[in-house]
Amino acid sequence: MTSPSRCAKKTTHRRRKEARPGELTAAALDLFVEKGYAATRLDDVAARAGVSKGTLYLYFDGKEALFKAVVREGILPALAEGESLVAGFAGNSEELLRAVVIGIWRLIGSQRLGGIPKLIFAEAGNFPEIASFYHEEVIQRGTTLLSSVIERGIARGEFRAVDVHVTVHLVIAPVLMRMIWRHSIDCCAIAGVTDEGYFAEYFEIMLRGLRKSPSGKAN
Amino acid sequence: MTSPSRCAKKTTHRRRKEARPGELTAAALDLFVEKGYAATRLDDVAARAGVSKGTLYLYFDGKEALFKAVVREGILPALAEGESLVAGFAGNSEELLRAVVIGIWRLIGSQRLGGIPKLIFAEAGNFPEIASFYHEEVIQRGTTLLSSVIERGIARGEFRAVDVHVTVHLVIAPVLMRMIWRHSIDCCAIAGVTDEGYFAEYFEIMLRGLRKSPSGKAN
DNA sequence: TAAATTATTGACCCTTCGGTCAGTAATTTT
DNA sequence: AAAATTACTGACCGAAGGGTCAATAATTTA
Repeated sequence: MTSPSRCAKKTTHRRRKEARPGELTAAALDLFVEKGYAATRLDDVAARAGVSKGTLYLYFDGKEALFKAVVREGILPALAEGESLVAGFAGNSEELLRAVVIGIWRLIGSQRLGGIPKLIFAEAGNFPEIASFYHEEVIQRGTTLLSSVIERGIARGEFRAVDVHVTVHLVIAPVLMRMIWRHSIDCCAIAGVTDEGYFAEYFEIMLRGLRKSPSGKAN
Repeated sequence: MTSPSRCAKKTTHRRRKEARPGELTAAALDLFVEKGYAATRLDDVAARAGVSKGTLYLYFDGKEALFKAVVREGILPALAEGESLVAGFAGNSEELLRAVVIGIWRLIGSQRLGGIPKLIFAEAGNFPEIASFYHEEVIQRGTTLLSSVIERGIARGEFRAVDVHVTVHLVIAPVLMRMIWRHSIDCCAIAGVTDEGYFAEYFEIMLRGLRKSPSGKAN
C-alpha cells in the first residue's frame, strides 16, 4: 500500500518551479486558519499544494518561514492600502474611520486572512519569534494607522479628546472579535447577523461615543 | 538516571485523596492558560500538582475531563454571581451594565481565568466537544445575562432601541479583547494602560453609544 | 539519443505526548 | 505485627509530526 502519487490524471509529477511558492502559501493559509499554527501539519500543507513534504522544504526553510511568507503576502498589502487611503483622504474623520474599518474588514476580516489574528493571539506565547514578527510588522503598523485616524478627528474638532491609545484598542476590538467568532464558535452566536447589520450597529455606537457634539447627526 | 522522586524534603510520597482534585485543577488552569489546551502536557500538570501522571488519571478521565472541571469550577460561579446581581438590581441600567461588566472583569478577566476565552476561541475548531461544552455552559448563559441588561435598559427608556443580539457582542468585545491581549502579545500594546483607564474610556464610549438621550450627562 | 542537471519524492529518524497498568509504598484493619 | 486495602508511581506503548536525505524522474544540454 504505497499510494504512489497524488495526481489521478497525471501519474507523473510535473516540475513547476515558478508556481510552487504561491501554491504552498495558499495551501498553508487555508490550513493555518483552519487548524492553527502548531496543529497544522506540513505533510498536509504539501499535500494540499499537490507536492510532497520534501518539496515544501525546497522552497521554505520550515514551518516558521512558511507562516511569515503567508502573512507578508496576505496582510501587509492590506495595511499599505489603508495607509494610502488615510494619506489621501479629504472628507471628515467620521467617514475616514468608516472607510478604514470597512477596508480592513473587506481585505482581511471577511477573507480567509481573517483567521490569522486569532491564530496569533492564541499561539503567541508558544512561538515568541512569530509573536514578535507579527507585532513588528502588523500590529504596530495597524495601531499607528488607526491612531492617525483618531488623532485627525480630534485635531479637526470632530471627535472628543479621547485617550488615543486606549481608543484605538476599543475601536478595533469589535472588528477583531468578529473575525475571531467567525473562525471559532461562530455557529450560533453571530451566525444570523449579516456583516451589514453588525457594522451598522457598531458604527452607530462607536461614532456616538466618539463625536464631540452630543447632538448627533454629524454625518 | 531514574530521578526517583519529586519531593526533596519528604522522600516518601503522601496520600492526600481529598486535596488532589483541587490541586490538579489549579495546576491545570495555570498551564492551560499559559500554553493553551493542546500544548499543555498532562505530565507537566501532574508535576506542578506534585503528583505523577498516573495519579492524575485516578482523579480525571483524561485531558478533556480535566479541562471541563477547570471551567466548571472557575467560570460558572462567576456567571451565577452576575445573574443574581441582575436579578436583584434596583438602580438604572447604566449602573447595572457597569456593575455587570466590572464584575466579569473582576471575577474572570483580571484573574488567570481570563486566559480561558482565548484558549476556547483558538482551539474550538480542533476540539469540537470542548467547543460545544463551553458554548452551552458559558457562552449561552453569558449572552443571556448581557441581553437581559440591554433589554432592561431599552424597556426602561434608558437605552436606544438597539439590536440586542448584536449589541451584546459589541459590548462584550472590548472586554474579551482585553483578556486576550493580556494573555498574548500584551507586551507593549496595552501594557501602559491601567484597567481603570481602559474601562473608563470603554464606558464613556459605550454608554454614549447606548443612551437614548443624546444630551449626555445621564449618570 | 545520451549525458548532465535539477525538481521532486517518500521512507526514515527522532522526539513528544496521551494514555495504560503492573508494581510499590503508605495507611488502615485485624 | 501481620494482613488487607488503596493511593500513588513511572516505565512503557503507540501514534503523530517536524525535519532529512539518498534515490528517482523530469527536463535541458550536448
